[in-house]
Amino acid sequence: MSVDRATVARVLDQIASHLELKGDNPFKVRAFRMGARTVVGLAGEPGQWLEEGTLDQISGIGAGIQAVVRDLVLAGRSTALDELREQVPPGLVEMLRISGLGVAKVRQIHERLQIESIPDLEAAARDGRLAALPGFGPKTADNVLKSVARLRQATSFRLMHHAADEAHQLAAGFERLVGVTRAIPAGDVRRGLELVGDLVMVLVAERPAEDVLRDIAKLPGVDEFGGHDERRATVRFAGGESVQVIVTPPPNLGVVLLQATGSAAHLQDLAETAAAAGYTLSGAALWKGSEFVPTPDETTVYRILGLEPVPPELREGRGEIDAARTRLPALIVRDDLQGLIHCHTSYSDGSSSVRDLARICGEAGYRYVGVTDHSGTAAYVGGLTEDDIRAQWRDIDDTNAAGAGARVLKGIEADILADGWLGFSDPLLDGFDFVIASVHNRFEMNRDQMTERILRVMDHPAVTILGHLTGRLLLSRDPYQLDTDRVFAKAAQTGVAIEINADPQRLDLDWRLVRVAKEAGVTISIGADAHSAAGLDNVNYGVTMARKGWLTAADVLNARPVEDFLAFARRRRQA
DNA sequence: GCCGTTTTCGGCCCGACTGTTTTCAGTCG
Repeated sequence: MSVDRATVARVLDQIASHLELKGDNPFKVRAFRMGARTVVGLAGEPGQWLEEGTLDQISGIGAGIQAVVRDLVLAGRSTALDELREQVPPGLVEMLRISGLGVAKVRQIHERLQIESIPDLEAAARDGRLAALPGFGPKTADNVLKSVARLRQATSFRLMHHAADEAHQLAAGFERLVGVTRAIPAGDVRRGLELVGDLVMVLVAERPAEDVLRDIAKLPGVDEFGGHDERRATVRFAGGESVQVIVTPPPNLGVVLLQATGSAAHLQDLAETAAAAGYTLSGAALWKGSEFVPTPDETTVYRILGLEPVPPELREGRGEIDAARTRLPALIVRDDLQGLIHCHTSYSDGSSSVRDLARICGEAGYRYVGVTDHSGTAAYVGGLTEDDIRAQWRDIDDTNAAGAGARVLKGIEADILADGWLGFSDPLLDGFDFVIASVHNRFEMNRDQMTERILRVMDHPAVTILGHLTGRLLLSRDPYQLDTDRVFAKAAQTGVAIEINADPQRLDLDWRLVRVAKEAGVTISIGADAHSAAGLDNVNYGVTMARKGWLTAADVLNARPVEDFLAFARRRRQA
C-alpha cells in the first residue's frame, strides 16, 4: 500500500499536536501544521516526490518534514511520530479535536484531574469537576459534551471525498479477484451524498456468488467477515474500513445496482410504479408474474417501467420518479463550466501564483478563472491590503497580456462584517470584475441579526456572489441561524448569485436548499474555494451538489461565457 | 522546523470573540 498525500498530512498534523501538548516551540508546531497544508496541495504522490526531488523546491518543506515523508514512503511509519507517542498520552491528542479545548486547557485537565481519555473527560464534564477548574465554567463543560457527541457522529460518517477515495481503492482491489469483471461503488457514494455512512459495493461476477465471497473472506487484511447470505456480506478490514459487498451475475446487474444505490425513498416509489405496471421488483431481480425479466443495466429497468433513466444523484425520493414519467432536467456536468471561480493564490492563503493558476485552468479546459483572495479583515489567512490588491491587479494584467492559459478575472472574497458591510471603499470595490461576499466570523448571531447582516450586504452593488451561505463545516460546525427563504427572495430580486462552495468540508449551500433557491429564481455559482492546484478538482464535488439540486447548465453562473459572467456582475453596479 | 539582497542565527503570530473574570487567558479562523 503506497502512502498518499492525505496520510502524510495527517502524520504531520499529529506530530504538530504532540509537540504542542509537550509544550515545544510554537513556531516548530506551526511549521509542521503549515507543512501538512502544503503537502495536501502538491501535485503527484509522495513516492514520486522523493524520486524526483520535488520537495527541495517547496517553500515550507525543509529537512525535518522531508525526513518524515521519507520514513512514511520507505517504512510506512514515522519514527518521529512514534517517539512522540511514547511521550504524550493518546487521549490528550484526541482531546485537541474538541472545539473549545486548546493545548492550555487540555494540559490543565490532565494535570489537575489526571484525565487521559475522552470518556473520563465526559464524566468530569457531567459531574461538575470540569466546571470547577479555574478558567472553566458551566458553559465550557456544556460545550465539551456537545463537541464530544459531534466527534462520535463524525466517526460513523465520513466526508464524501474520503468515502469516495476509499471506495475506489477497494473497488480496484475487488476487481483483481478471479471471475469478478467489475466492482462498482454504490450506496451513498454513488448518489453523491455529502456525508457517507456505509460503503456498498456491487461486484459483477461470472462465477457463483458463494465462491467469490469465499475468496473475499480469505483476502489479506480482512478482519471480520459477517452478516452474509448467498450473495452478500459485510467485510471489515484491519484498517477499520468496512464495506457491504453484493455479488451479482451480469443479467441482474440493473436491479441489483439500483437496490444497492438507493435511496430507500426512491426504491419505494420505484416499487410502486413497478406494481402499477404489473411488475415485481424484488431484492435481486425484476419479475413479471413468475417470469424472470433480465436487467443487464439500470436503464433497462427504468425503460421497462416507462420512465426516463434517473441519474443516481437524483434518487432521493423527491419527486424524481414523477418527473421521469415525462422529462428529467439535463443535469449540469463538469464540462459545462466555462469558468473556475473562487480560487485563492499565494497572495493570501493559497499556494499557487496567478500565472500558474491561469496555466493550470487553461490546460483543464476553462476559459476563465476568478481569483478571489481574502480581504484584509481576514488577517489570519494573510488577507489582502489595498496595496496587495493593486499589486495583484498588475500581476493579473501582465498574465492576461501574456495570454497563456485561461483569462484571469479580478475578484475578492470579502468578509461580510458584523454590520453587513464590506471592509473596502467603494472606489476600490469598483476595480474588481466580481466580488464574493462571505461570513467568516461572528457565527453566534441570532437568526434575525444574521439574516439582516446578509440582506444588508446584498444591497451593495459590488456584491456578485454570496459565498458559503450558511457557514457549515460538515461534521464539525453547524450552519449558523439564517432565514434562507428571505435571502433567496432578495437574491432573485437583486441579481446576486449564491454559491455552492465545492470544498468537501463545506458543500454549502446544501443541495436540498439548492433546489429551493433555484425555484425561487436564484442564480447559482459553483465555487472551487481552491487553495492549491489539487484543490481545483474540488469543483467536481460542487457539480455533484448542483446535480443533486436539479440544476442544469442554464442555472449556473460560471457555466456562462466570460462576457455574460462579467455582465451579470456589472448589471448590479449600473442599476 | 523553516527561512534569508539586511542576518546561517534569530526571527516567525494577527485580531476578534468567548467565557471567564474584575482585567484577561485561551481559542479560533
